[in-house]
Amino acid sequence: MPELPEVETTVRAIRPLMLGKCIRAVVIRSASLRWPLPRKLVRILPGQRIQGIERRAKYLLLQLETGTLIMHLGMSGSIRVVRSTTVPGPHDHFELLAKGGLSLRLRDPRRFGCVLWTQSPVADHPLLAGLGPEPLGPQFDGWYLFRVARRRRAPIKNLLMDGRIVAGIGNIYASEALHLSGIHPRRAAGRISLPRYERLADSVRQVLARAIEAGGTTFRDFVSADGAAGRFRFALHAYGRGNEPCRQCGHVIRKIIMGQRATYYCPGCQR
DNA sequence: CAAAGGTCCTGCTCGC
DNA sequence: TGCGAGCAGGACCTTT
Repeated sequence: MPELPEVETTVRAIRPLMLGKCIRAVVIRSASLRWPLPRKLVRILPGQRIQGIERRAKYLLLQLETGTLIMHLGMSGSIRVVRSTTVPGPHDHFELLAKGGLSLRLRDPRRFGCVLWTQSPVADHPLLAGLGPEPLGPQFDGWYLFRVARRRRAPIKNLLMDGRIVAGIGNIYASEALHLSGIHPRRAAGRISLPRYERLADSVRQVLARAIEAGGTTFRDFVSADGAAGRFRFALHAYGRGNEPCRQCGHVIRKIIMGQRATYYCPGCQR
């Protein structure tokens, strides 16, 4: 699904089209997402202007006049901006119709995503309050990782994917960052040196930044707001490359399962 | 039938 | 022994 770069790609695509637009109507075609989609949005949102479009972790935040719409794409979600007259697909659950003829549509076949509404400061919302720093922000660096990893026996990959530690790194980019920094995904987080954590933090930032430049990674469902697939798939070094040679050292990339999640690494250059 | 990119929640384990 | 943090696994759902 959409990890941080895919949500960022979506935000950047939506922003120039929808920022400042006034909402004309709201359509809920299916309210049964991860949590019930609040029906009152149909009543509350029309007449409100979209004042901000931001991302926090993998959450997409639409700042309106009286509150914030919190959206998550789950495993299979995507958001498109289309002409309001476009015929909706079977999994287009939620739609914001703007004045001027454009619509923002949420499509989510697996329905692991959500649309929530809060009138409080959005950072205080229970889903966001416990999140760790943004990996592309100033608080995230090698020292931070080293410090929070002390005495932890869980594998480093699990730590990277824990949103309370660092926000928004998903399964693909955890594998990629570990490959780039030469760290084995199963290595206990508490047994990695500070210099290696510096390198890992750099790798995380580099992989995410490059993926954003490429418009994200598309494996099956993800498309940006204009319907385009992400191109970072072709730049992946580990994820999805089981039995293929490492681009770095030539060893065969291995696929293992960690916590029921596919994990790819190179036995040659990752220790 | 297995697997798919997320993450919340529950209950267990381990170390202090 | 008891407590809490950390950790593993299940749950959610549809499509290929």
